[in-house]
Amino acid sequence: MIKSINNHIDKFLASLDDIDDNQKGIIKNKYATTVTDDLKKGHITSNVCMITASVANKNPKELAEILTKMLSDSSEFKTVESAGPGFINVTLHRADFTSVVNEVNKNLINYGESSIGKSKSVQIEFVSANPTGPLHVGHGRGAAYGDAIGRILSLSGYKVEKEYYINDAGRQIDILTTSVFIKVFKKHFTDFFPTNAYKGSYIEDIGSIFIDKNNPELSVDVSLLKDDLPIDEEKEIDELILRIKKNEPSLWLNLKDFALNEVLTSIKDDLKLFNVSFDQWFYESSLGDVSDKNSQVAAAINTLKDKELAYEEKGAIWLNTSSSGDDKNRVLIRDDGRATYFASDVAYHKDKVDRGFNKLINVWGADHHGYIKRIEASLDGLGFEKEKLSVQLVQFANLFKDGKKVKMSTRSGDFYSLADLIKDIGTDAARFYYLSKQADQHLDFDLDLAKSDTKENMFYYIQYAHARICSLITKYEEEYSQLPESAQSISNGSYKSCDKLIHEMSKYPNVVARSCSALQPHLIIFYLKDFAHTFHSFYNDNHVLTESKENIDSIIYCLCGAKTVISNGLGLLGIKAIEKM
RNA sequence: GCGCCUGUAGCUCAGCUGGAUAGAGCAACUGCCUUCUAAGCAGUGGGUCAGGAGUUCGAAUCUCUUCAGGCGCGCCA
Repeated sequence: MIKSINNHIDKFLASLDDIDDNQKGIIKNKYATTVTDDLKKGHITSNVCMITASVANKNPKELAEILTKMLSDSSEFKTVESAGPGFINVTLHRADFTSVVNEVNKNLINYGESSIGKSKSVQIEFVSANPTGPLHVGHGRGAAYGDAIGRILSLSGYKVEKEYYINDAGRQIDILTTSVFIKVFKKHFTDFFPTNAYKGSYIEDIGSIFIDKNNPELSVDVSLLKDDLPIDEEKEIDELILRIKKNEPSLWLNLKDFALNEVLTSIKDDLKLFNVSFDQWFYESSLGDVSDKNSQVAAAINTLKDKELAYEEKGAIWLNTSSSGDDKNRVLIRDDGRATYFASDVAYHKDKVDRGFNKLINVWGADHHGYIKRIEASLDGLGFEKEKLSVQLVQFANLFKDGKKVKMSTRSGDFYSLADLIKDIGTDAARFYYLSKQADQHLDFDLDLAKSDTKENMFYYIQYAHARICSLITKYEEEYSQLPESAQSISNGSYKSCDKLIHEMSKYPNVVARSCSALQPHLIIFYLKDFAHTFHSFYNDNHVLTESKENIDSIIYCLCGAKTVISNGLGLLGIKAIEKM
């Protein structure tokens, strides 16, 4: 029906001959015809007259009068009124208003879908945590967010590819390997453990499994490895890495692959538990080494050099990023010939664009925001439209348990992992609360609340509505065996208690669309909260199963739709609606 | 110092590309269970939308500025 009203609005705009086509284009882009926030204002509302007034410097109320008359004359709608500063409020004929119930019941899991994505391909890169240890709760928010926007974009007509970038090439992996190496040979190393090595218990676990499978032995004296290391923490670990690589080359490679694989497996397991899936796992190492002229890293840097954006200074290769607004230029290749993380990332983004995506979304921790300019500059330099890239920042979440802040990590290497969180409150509650606030803002995540059974716990409040509906439907099925296929007394207007619920239902597609264009899943959460409230209120005021058979049929048919809306909404967040509480 | 984010009820937060009397939960107070799940519903009180200026028919929303808080500014990843 919104489409029909917009058709009339098109004619209305066409009839205004003192406004030029350019202005009309602006108006068409800006105005909105939507479901009203409240039934008191009718069913559908449009602000087109106010937009027209501001663009063309006219009187909104006068325009509203004209449009009201046009819409009224069509007799397509029950009533049309101009209201407030110039809104057009349309009340639909009963059958049109209630038709959304049929629509929901017909489309089921597809209710809410749209084609705003126009089948464009979009790649979402998220989590991409260094494979040096298990995922912790800091990664959870990005995981929930990236996965949710993937689902929302898919439903909105985008072709979505979700990717995890594995930093398996840098120093961090060397430190991981070294840490495990020491644990494997802990008898030889006795108490020795470098300050900057990883200390979590998972390191020891990986070491134990490696011993079981390989029963390795050192071919050199351990003192050759650990004696006379530099005192500086950073230099100490770097020197140790070098010595192990040199003295135990095959063991090193073997152990490195093993450790990386173990950690990645644990990451994948956790993500699976968290109901997050990826289409691609991209290995940084596949970009090759800068020393190899045929590698992608070298190719990307050469391209930048050819364009005179990359240059040599103080023995290093720099990228001119400041010309694109960065604070200073950045190093691509260090003076010792090793590539920086940034160089790999430039090559990685070149690869992404070469794969032909229409749109790239990077989900990054908010602490990386200083990095955006840099990567944009490199895309610019490689001749790509930086508008294709959208970086979504995810702020840290502070977790509170027993009223106290949960420490993310400690020196000892112990931390509250994503797996711990899932064990504590479950995947669904965790995802829900991660997504309950705009991603780029600080989130205080109260674990006690997430487990509590009060109304304050929005998650259970919504689930409870779904469970109540399921319970009614089950009871109906026990009595009548077959679910109703229409809502007679609702569509003919003899039963109106569901009207508010129907009105809420009709808002859903627009919520999904907004959530899609803003990349904000939390909009769905707040919608569901309102929707659940509308249902609970209805449930209290109406005793469904003692109504007349005709009314019961209608209500149940309508509630099947309500159930679909809740489970679809939660589904977009990667959360399963529960049928019984 | 520079850059980004935030400031809405006592608390935690919504507020859709500027729009109709600024909303919800918690907390406080008052009602509602012999019938479908009370993890629920209905109601009352509570606001200088951090302060100031501007843009306009119209600002919590946009611009500027002040104040307060958070984060980022490596040849780390």
